[in-house]
Amino acid sequence: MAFSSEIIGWYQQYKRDLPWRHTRDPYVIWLSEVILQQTRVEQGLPYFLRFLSHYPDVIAFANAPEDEILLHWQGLGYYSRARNMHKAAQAVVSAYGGVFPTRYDDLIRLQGIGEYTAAAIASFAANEARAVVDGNVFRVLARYFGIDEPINSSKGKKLFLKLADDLLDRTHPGLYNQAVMEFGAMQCKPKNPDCANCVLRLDCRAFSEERISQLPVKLKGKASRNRYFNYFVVAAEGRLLMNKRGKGDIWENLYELPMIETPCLMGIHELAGLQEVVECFGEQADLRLVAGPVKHVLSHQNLFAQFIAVDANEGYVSKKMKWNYVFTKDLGTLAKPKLIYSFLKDYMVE
DNA sequence: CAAGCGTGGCT
DNA sequence: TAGCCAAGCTT
Repeated sequence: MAFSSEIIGWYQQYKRDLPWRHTRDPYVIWLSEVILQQTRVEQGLPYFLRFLSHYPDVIAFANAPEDEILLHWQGLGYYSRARNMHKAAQAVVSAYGGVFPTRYDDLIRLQGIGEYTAAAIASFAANEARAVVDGNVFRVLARYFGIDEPINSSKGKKLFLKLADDLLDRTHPGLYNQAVMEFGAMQCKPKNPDCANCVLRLDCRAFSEERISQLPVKLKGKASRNRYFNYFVVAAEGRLLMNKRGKGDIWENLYELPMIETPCLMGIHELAGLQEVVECFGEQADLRLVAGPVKHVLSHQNLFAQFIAVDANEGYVSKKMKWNYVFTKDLGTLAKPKLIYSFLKDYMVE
């Protein structure tokens, strides 16, 4: 009890004034929570405001085309969040008549809402007694109780979920949940936490044992792999050839330039000899490197991208490919990965 | 259930 | 610099 009252006391004094803290509308809370998954407040904030103004309610969200939602999401990353939100919004309209649910058991069934997000919405919107366990909570609990069980092991997750539920202030679940997360984000930070001025200093196991920098423990994942993307700039009559990415890889349903992936970095000459390149652009195609290789880092992949202008003879481009010409003035309407829109931004002004 | 999924800021 | 990590979810 001392734990929750200390944290709530700290929160009421030091909490940030954030727009989603002024509402109990589950739709608005859902918007903020999904946007903030694996995302910093400063990065997510403009997207939250943008989505709220474009889609003031869940019905407007559900009725929007996916391409438009992805366009507004452009640059935020983890695009499955946007696609899942669209599905969830449509489910809310069909199953709940457009009234966004607030019960954990209803929320957890919606696409893109997992244990954390369901607990957050249910506790913030309806004060349901569900403990949130996010990265902040893992860190605060691991340090305060001196737990060295890895937070990303199955055993560790179970342990922390149980502990978080035991600690939940059942008289003010919403307030308490907000408070622990804010405490983790502002006070008990991953690097250089401000232990000297911490209200939990005296009872913090990690602090007294000088283990702050070692907790929480996290198992390392697999190393990133390298990939080599060769993008082709094929222009004709004010238009540019574009490709919509499919399922089963990064950037699903986003748009990019026509691309051929190679197992290693290749020079222009080497690329020109590739059977795939010949099939796409013809024997006589003239290739010219215009940018790259550029390194683009994803969470589990290092991309090395080259951008190659193609003068295909007599406009020859294989019809087998499902690429489409897009008027350059319309490129802004397509959701593109950062790698692509930052290249195009530079390329177009030249 | 371990692996896959973006981007940006910090050390 | 290269790695870590930030209000996680899905398969």
